[in-house]
Amino acid sequence: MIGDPSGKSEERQLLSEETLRANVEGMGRQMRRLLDFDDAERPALLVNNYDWVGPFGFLEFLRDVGKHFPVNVMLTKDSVRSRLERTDSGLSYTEFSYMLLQAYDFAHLRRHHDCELQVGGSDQWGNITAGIDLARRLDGVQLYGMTCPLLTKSDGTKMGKTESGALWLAPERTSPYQFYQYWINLDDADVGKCLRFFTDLGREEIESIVAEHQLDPGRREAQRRLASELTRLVHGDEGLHVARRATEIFFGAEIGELSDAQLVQIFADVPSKGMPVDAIGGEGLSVLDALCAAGLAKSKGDARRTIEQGGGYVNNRRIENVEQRLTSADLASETVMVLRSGKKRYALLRFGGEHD
RNA sequence: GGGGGGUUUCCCGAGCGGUCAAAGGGGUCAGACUGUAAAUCUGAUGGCAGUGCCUUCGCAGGUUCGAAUCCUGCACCCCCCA
Repeated sequence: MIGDPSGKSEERQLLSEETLRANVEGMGRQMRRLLDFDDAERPALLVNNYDWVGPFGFLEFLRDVGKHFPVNVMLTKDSVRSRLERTDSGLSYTEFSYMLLQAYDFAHLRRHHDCELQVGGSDQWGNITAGIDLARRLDGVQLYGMTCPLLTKSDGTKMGKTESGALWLAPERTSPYQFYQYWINLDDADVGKCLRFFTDLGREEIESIVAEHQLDPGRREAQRRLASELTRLVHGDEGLHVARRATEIFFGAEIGELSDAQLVQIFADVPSKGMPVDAIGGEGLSVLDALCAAGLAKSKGDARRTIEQGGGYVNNRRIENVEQRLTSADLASETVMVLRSGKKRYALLRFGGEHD
């Protein structure tokens, strides 16, 4: 409900209690893939600090926790200072206090769960050390922190930003295919770093992958390996399988000799849309409408522009004419048509069956 | 409470009352080159229709033949003083 001021250039938006509950549950679902919550000895634990901070009275908090925080120290923390130095945005007391909450959380977790190490991105350094200080003052114990550098791409921009938004772990937001494609497309310069950061591969193996990649970067073996490892980690073998199959269909052999059986399997994983079958009967469907419906264009004007510049494709054949209409002759398989914008943005249109 | 500054199209940021759908940059999209890479170059970038129409410049009114540009009120943000 209260956010960390670090990194943000503006006061962050506060979320409602329900939204947060939902977010916490969502995180739990994703963490379950990566951590073992059922281990008999030391199961992973997901806790919500609302459970202990929520009931904490304001006065008690000020008395028991707040008094241990010298304001002059707080002011020197990067997260605070950077915000105060900006002239176009301020820092509310709420955000300023965030550090106290996170620090207290650490102390609380130590008391109740013997938690002694807090890890996080390097932007959390200030908050983590605040927690270490607090626990020492409060309980006389020594806690530890560990941070890792924030991951940025070689061009300085943040990782995980794709053309069409952010990269999500949740399959509903970023399908395994899209997730896989993100890593396949990664800059050469960033592959090694990502292999080290995100995979469990050993150092020698990574080094040999990178070395081989440098010999023949065009094969993008490093990217393939990275994409495979990560897709399996996040979406499991099944997700990886679908992602690969979709990739093979689109970037592999000719499109045209496909069957519904092949396409329908990947249908849900690729941006797609179902349409009534009579859309391609008679006159046929305008290519402009088709691109819009498939989500490859924001508007008809956008679709027109794409096609006029040579970026529109049906079944991997360039659309030459904006006036062109699509009929059943343009289907790639029994019911599915493969549309593409640019070199690598694919979408499917399925005719008949359910539509939306 | 007092004083000052601000709110422009995805973002930043220009913008003489008409020639402003609005400079410039970023981003994004597309093309060329390649390797589904980077860099570079080119084009595009409100909507619908193709030399026209419609909706945009915090919100609501007003002045004007005509406003993003002037006036009034409101909202929000920032800074300084108390």
